[in-house]
Amino acid sequence: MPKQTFLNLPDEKRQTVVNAAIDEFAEYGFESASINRIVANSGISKGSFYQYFDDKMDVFKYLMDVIAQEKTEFFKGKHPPSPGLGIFGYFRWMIKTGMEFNSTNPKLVKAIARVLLGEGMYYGQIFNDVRKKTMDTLVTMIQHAKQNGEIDPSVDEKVAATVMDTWSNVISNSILQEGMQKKDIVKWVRTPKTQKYIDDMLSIMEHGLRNVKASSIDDAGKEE
Amino acid sequence: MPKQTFLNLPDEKRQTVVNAAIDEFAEYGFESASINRIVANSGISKGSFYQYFDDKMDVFKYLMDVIAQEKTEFFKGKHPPSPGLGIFGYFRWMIKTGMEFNSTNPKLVKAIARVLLGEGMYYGQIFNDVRKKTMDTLVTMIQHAKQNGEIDPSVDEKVAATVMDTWSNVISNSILQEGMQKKDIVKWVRTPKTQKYIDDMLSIMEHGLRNVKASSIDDAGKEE
DNA sequence: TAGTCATGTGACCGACAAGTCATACGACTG
DNA sequence: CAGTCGTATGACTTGTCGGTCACATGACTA
Repeated sequence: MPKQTFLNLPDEKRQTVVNAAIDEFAEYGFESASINRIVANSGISKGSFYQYFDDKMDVFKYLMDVIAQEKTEFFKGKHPPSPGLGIFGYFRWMIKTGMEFNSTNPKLVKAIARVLLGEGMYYGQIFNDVRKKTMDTLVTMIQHAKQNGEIDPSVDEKVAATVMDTWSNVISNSILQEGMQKKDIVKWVRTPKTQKYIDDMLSIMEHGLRNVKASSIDDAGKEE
Repeated sequence: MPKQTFLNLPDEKRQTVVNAAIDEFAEYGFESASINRIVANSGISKGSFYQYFDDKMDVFKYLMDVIAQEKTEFFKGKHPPSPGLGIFGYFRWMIKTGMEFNSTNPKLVKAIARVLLGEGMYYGQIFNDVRKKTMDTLVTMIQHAKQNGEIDPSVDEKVAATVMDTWSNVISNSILQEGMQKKDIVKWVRTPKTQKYIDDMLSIMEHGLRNVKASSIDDAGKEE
């Protein structure tokens, strides 16, 4: 947690520091991020930094808190689709709304994602909690969907959750990666082409790659 | 490329250096890997290291060469399944045979994967070639599979290739991650449970998550 | 024997890292 | 006025990094 000193700061200065930290993590990841560069780019002194935060991890955790809070705020103003759409409709809504959110602060999202999905995998406990939480949510969703007959009851719930989580990350990342090079990322995300890409990916997740119409004949009994 | 000096080394010494490098990359990734630690752990002097390799990237590229060569060698001794099994059968065989290979040198595979899938994403050109090559292979496979009516012709080929590549990585990684904690990884990979996990994942890739039998009724026309 | 050449060595260099601390400044307080 | 409290500062310590280089060793050669 950042110390009180930091929270007392005038908004503008605080934001400058936060922005410098975001830039640093987005560019270098966690391990290679340099506090020296952060203080240089935000125009504060080294001593001040250590009066604001304990260490590098402390700033990063603060950024995670910020994004979590902003996300909650953002999703509050949105209404989920009618429950009749089921898990796939809900998931699609989540991804698309999530992308709208990501567009509002793409660099921060990219920074967090880079650390969590990259180095985070090898950092043990610290980041695992986040991962576990989303996995648990997904498993619950899947259990409901199974009861509604929406998801094949024979697929393992944990496996399905992994699939959905992976999917979500792959989509977000690729969209963010490309979108950050556009002038107006919000507009670009809303583009029919981008929306179609999301739909295509989710459709594959839902129905698979196989061509059901043509393959049902020569398939039977052939696979091991 | 490592210099001749390194290739002239007695096998045992050379292997010691290679092993130290593998351990280092597997544990710390590329950016944070330390040449100082590598030389300390392999019992050679700093000067010797720089008589063997140009720099850190040079060692790493050498490891990539080693693994590429070993993999080619390994796959030479295996026969692919009959072409009648189609792309999904072939892909499954590839994954499973790949996992057999991975088990023969898990740490090296893990080290390479960690760098390629982690930092590699942000390193530009250098590692992109590898990625592009596998993507091209996949796209070609998919084009064939479309002609055979195996893959839904409406799905974008690039999207499908991304899906298969992602899948392959997710499966390999999760299996390797868990398998490395077992006493006998080769035996564990051949376990019915592990094999079932692979089959389950690939089956979802092929058929999707949706329960086709139950959902066809209440679905029609509801989705946006 | 003297010379040469491939190989090995680790002290040393400059760069940069994280983190500390004596000092300074200004606002408020008694 | 003196005192003190929150905040700001950057030189400094300690440590690691990648990389270099003058020198050592030992085998082979003329």
